[in-house]
Amino acid sequence: MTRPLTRRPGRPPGGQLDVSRDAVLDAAERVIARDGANASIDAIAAEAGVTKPIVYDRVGSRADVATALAERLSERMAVAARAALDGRGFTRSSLASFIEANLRTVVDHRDLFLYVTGGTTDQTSLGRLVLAEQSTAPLSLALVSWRKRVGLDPSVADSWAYGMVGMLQMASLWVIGSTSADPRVVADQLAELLWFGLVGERRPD
Amino acid sequence: MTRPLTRRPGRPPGGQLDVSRDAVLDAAERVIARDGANASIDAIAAEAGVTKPIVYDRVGSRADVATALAERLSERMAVAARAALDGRGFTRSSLASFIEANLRTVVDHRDLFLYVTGGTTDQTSLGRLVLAEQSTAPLSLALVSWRKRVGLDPSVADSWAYGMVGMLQMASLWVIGSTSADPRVVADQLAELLWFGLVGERRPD
DNA sequence: TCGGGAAGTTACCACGGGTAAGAAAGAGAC
DNA sequence: GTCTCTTTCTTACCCGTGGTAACTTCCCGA
Repeated sequence: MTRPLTRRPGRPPGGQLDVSRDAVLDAAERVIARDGANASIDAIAAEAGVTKPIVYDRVGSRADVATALAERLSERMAVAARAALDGRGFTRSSLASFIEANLRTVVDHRDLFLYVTGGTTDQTSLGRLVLAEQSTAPLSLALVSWRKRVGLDPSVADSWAYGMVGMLQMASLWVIGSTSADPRVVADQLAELLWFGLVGERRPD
Repeated sequence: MTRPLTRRPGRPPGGQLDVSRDAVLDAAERVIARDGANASIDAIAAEAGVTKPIVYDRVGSRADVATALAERLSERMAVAARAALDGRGFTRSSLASFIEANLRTVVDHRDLFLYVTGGTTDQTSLGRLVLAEQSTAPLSLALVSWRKRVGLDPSVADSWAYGMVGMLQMASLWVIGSTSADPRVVADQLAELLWFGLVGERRPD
């Protein structure tokens, strides 16, 4: 809303509008961070200083916006996870750090996470699976190569990847909504479960 | 839509309308099963043979409808799980049966699951957490009593319960949307992960 | 100088959740 | 038996949101 209120229709002067796809997505993130997960396309357009059809031209439908933001969020989660691991091997401790990094990233982008995972009913499954598959695909690959290396059946990779991502998403949702759930503790406990299993004996890594 | 098309306003003759809350919810389930997860309140009302305000009187808002249906679905999942376990002890095999029963119940109620988990953005977290907490609460209790019995720290119960439920929900979503994912196989693989952990050695139960 | 395409804006439509206002039926009072 | 008041339901509406059509202006090239 930086523009004058009274405008006449038609193409405005000044050459092509300097609003890129990324600028629209930046605006979307700002609106979501400021006003919460129920952000409308109108609000995003206003924040970007453009009108609604521009958003549709630069990004696409609301589902496309959510998908693009899901890509951003999952990329950020991957970056945080890599930083947390920092070349450490695959141990129980590094697994906990990985989970904690993911949880903290979601906490830091609370409403973005809710926007991305909480699509309209139309494409609900799609909305959640987009964020999921951004994470499951590399995770599945990593699982396959690791299982092959240690001589175990790699066919479990897909199930495990989806399962672990689902576990992370639900834990994120819980941590977001609960005051008593501490990301560090939750991450440690989930790592315990994933590493040793329900009945596995605890042993130092 | 069993009623005549031309009606005049006002209270219709014949005493109080014989439409219970459960009847409305039954209608909602029929509409969802027939037309998919994007079912409107109008459609539900029409299916129940009433008008929209009746739905609001008997059940409540759309979020309330979703919550009520989530209770039904989780109850059905619990029944299926109990039947699958059938008094067996807590073993890897029974865990796989438990998971498979859950997956099959979701597959059998595909659109109901999507309707329940895919609330409007407003109350998204709530929508998913409702179904989740119906399952996490008893699961958490079971985990606490079991961990105490075998002399392990019971404080992990909440994290584990949310994690496992999230794992189940994501796996359900995946199984629903994928043609290649077989509930039996997926359940077995997830049980493997939960029972032995990522690095646990496989051993017969 | 003058089309014609490019680029945006306004205005609109459809639809869904939710509610207010009003109309008929029924129950009770006199 | 009639009159009024309450209950119970319907119609009709409001509002916000996603998505698009129509139209208006600018600019570039002939």
